[in-house]
Amino acid sequence: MKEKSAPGLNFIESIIENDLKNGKNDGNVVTRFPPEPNGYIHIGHAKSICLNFGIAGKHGGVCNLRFDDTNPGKEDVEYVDSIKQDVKWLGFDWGERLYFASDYYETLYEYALKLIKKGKAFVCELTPEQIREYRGTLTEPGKESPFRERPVEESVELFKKMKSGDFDEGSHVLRAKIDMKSGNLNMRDPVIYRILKAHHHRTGDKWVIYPMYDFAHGQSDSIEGVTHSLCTLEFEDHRPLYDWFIKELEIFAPRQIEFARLNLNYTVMSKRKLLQLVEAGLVSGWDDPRMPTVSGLRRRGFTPESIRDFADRIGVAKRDSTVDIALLEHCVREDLNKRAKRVMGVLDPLKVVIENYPEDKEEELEAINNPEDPDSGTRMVPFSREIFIEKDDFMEDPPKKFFRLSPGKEIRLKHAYYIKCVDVIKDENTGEILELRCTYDPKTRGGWSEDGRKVKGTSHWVSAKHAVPIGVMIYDRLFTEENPGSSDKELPDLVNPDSLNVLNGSLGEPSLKNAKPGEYFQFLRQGYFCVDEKLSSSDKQVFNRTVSLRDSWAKLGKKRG
RNA sequence: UGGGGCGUGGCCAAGCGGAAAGGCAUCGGUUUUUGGAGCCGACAUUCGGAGGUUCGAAUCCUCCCGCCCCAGCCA
Repeated sequence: MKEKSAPGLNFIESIIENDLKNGKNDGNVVTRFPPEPNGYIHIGHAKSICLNFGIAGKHGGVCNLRFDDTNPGKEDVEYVDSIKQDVKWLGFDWGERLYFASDYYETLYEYALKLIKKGKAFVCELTPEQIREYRGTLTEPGKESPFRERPVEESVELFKKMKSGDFDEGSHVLRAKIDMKSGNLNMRDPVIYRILKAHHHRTGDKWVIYPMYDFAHGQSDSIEGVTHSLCTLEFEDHRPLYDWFIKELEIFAPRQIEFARLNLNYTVMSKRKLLQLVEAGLVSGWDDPRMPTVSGLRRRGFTPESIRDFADRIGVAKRDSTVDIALLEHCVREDLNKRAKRVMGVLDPLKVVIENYPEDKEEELEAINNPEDPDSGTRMVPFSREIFIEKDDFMEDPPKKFFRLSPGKEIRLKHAYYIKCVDVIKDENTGEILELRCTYDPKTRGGWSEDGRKVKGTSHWVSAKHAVPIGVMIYDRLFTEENPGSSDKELPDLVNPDSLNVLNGSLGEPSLKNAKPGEYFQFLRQGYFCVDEKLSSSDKQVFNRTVSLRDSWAKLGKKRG
């Protein structure tokens, strides 16, 4: 059915507003985020989290956090812990409503019994292979199991024996009795309980039979009173099954609404592939800053605000789509521009000696912390005769439109003085530029000139004797192909060999010594950085580059070829 | 040859019978002690295609084309 919507609402909100208007659920809105604890969550999950918690919040409802833990073999507390941490970090609060499908095992078992007694489920002794054969194909109907019409009492007995551990794994399953000829394969007498003699991370060894996801998810929603069950497109043809269970069980009926999952270019979103990256050592772990996992993004320096903003901007719809990673980058830049403290760090240092600056003179220059934030104040930065500037900020033989330093040219040192390059010292053999000799104009202290003389370029710098060595990690997209998920190549061959560039010779202004994890920085003219807690040590801070600044000079270079 | 979905600019996405919002990207200009940020402007005569209904269609109807999902005792 088509629902009218107010502008600015996505189609799901429109449906909910309509339900509210029609007085459904007594005006309540209950949603839930239902991860399986079998891996770390990624930005695609973040979309779902923002959607579910966002909608509940917007309509005066609540959102539960429920773990759909129905497959003990693949699940682990490590994952439930990381997921809880990530949801919290994203800024959402499930209050007291932390649930697990395993909380409902007893109820689900009773539900199954009810179905059997109604003649709507039966214990089947076909082998897994036989069940597959009997299922039919996409174009041919399936065949009914020979056990389908066995007496209700027999199924009840058998199911109880399954539960008490009398049978081996794979020997018996409980199946719903629906329609082997349905065009929807989910309705062809689906398995709803199987024997799994596995240790469960929460129920231990109490159970040897476990409900299938399809027999747990919808009922869990129902038990929790979830009014709107939001899930991804691939569950669209499971909906008739869920509705069937709800109807036969005569329990509260949530409304399921499906939306398209998030795809991002130059990365992968499938848990299987992310796991493969981790296990093959292609990345350092789930929280490698190149990973699209929430933990990876956090370590990379993304803010929760920027991720929520991103989720807002990509919208919610049913069409398969791939969002440009540039949008995510735009969201962090916008957020960090307002809040990141500006500091100076020289990634690839080139020594500069200011010949007319007194040998032992030192001075402290005032530097503004963030021009975008008037409340951020200033700090003092030491200056002396020998400094380092960025190697890229000098060219001996510059092309047109190069506004930086070159022989005879004058630039401004941010917060400091104008300097002019008077000599270039090179290695006699290699020709490599070792050092620049410059002069400064004492009348330009602070970076202003009284005579109104203009300089085109401004460079960042650090004082040689005051600078602190820092480690810098420069990241680039993890994959070389825009859509690695649909490539024929193997994952290892798709990984961008330049996705990680470790810089060891970088120097930072002294204040960086006290940089703390969780602080956001902008290294002037370069990008946004944060302290990597894992890589930093007491004697050397290591910074991750979250994202570069937009760079119109680099863009010109690309145009030039 | 079954069932379920989806097709609006390079990428997302509004639109719900009165005549193409917005964001990102891109390209100009302006401003600037970050070639950053900001500001201003440009960017679909057209909505997968073809017919039809209508005074009027991206919106309704018909047919066609394309893409995605489903044959786990995974979720």
